[in-house]
Amino acid sequence: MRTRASVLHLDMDAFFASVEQRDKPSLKGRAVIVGGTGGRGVVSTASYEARVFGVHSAMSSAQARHLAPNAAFLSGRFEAYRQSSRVVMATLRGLSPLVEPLSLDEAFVDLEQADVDVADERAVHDLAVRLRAEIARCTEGLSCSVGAGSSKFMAKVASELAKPARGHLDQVAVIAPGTEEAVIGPLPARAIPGVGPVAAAKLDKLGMRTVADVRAASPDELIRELGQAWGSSLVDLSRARDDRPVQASRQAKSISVEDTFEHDLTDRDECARIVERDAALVCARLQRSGQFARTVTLKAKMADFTTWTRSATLEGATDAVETVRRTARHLLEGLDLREGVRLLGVGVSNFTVAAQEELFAVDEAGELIELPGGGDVEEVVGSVSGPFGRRGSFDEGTARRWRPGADVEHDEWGRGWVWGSGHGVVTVRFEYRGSQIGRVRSFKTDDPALHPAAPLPLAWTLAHPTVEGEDDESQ
DNA sequence: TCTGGGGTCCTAGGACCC
DNA sequence: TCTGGGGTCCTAGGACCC
Repeated sequence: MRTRASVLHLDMDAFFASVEQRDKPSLKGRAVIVGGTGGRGVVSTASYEARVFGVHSAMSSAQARHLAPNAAFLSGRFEAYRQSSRVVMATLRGLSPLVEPLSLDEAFVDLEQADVDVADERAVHDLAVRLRAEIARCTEGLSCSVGAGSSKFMAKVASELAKPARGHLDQVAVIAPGTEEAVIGPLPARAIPGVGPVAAAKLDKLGMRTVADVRAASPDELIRELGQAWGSSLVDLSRARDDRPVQASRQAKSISVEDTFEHDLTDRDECARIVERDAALVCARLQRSGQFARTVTLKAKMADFTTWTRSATLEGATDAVETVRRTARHLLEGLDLREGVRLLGVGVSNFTVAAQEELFAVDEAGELIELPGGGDVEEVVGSVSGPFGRRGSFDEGTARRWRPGADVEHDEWGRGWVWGSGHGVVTVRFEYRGSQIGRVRSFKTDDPALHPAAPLPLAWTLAHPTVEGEDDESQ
């Protein structure tokens, strides 16, 4: 284990909600909830103003609405989040070449290769303070918490301690090497990476609630209760022994698309259409990634919440829609629909960089030609409705185009965002990042003067155009 | 107020081969 | 005729993470 504060962890504060507040002046200081807005949606991120009401991520949106009825509920603008994330990651790469993104809003940085004396705790602290200022500047106002310590575990604990309302006024925390065990001892066992609800419940049954309790337990007991691999790593982590290296982002190992329906499905033809559409969506992403997959997986979540998966591994790797679609449909035949499915999804994995020869033939001239069944994804059709409003009079096309929070542009009124829509009407607030709080106006959903728009670019983004293919596929 | 979507990793069992 | 052990690949399910 390192004896210096050489790992840094950065965590954006209420990331999605903060991007919305930044880009929508009327939402500054207000409760904002980003997540699924349908009947079966869950909260992705709640702003700090919304957290006051007890709203938190992973909670059902229905419950969040109950707790904070006056909050703004937005369905999310991932293009805007990716844009700000790119700026954050680029800033981190300016610190050190070794950056490990964990998601759009979190990353580890190896400071051993940074221009800072990692033996000097104060110097690391000051670097983190400057980093926060730089990120606020180039994201045009987003804030983050930064932690540093002698391992990934410690850096992450530190950034958690640095969160607003935890006492560190500058939102930076460095866990001094040598103090690790004392710092983590009082934390709940859930603070240990890999301890989730199930493991925490098991530990609780054994009378272990804090990290110190786990540390005091006999290794034999932990291994007996949690298995060999798990038990022993738990012993190490509870003693703050963690030598996991910071690793640059790795290649994705699977690609999948899934959706949850407003009502459980029992109709096989309807399921087949959804599976075919998902297969096409997955293939489009697979083709964009330049990879080929050998394994196709169909996933279903049943009405009772149990998951069912079936997979098939092909002789050769493919990125052909027809192959993936046929395989997924075949797997669907094994699914019992009688009790109803709430979710269906298609995934591909087992990647190779080249297709297998059986998919190709060589013509007389020696040229490689693709056999029937290959080919690009044709237009991903809208004949099948998405996860929302598959029954009743709800217009799914309208819901997709005018989702709450979406960027729009009106020929006469300019740039704004969708405040809400329904019954053939869409309401727009005409404001944008840096503008005054805007006015609200309503239009018919088919008003030809109203168009979906791309997020307003950041100054940084304009100065650093994206290189083709540089964008990762995460989240 | 019922519980998303995108992933990763681990385990356990069976088939198959040497 | 009965009996091994190890390694690899595949499948299904589940915990966990953000």
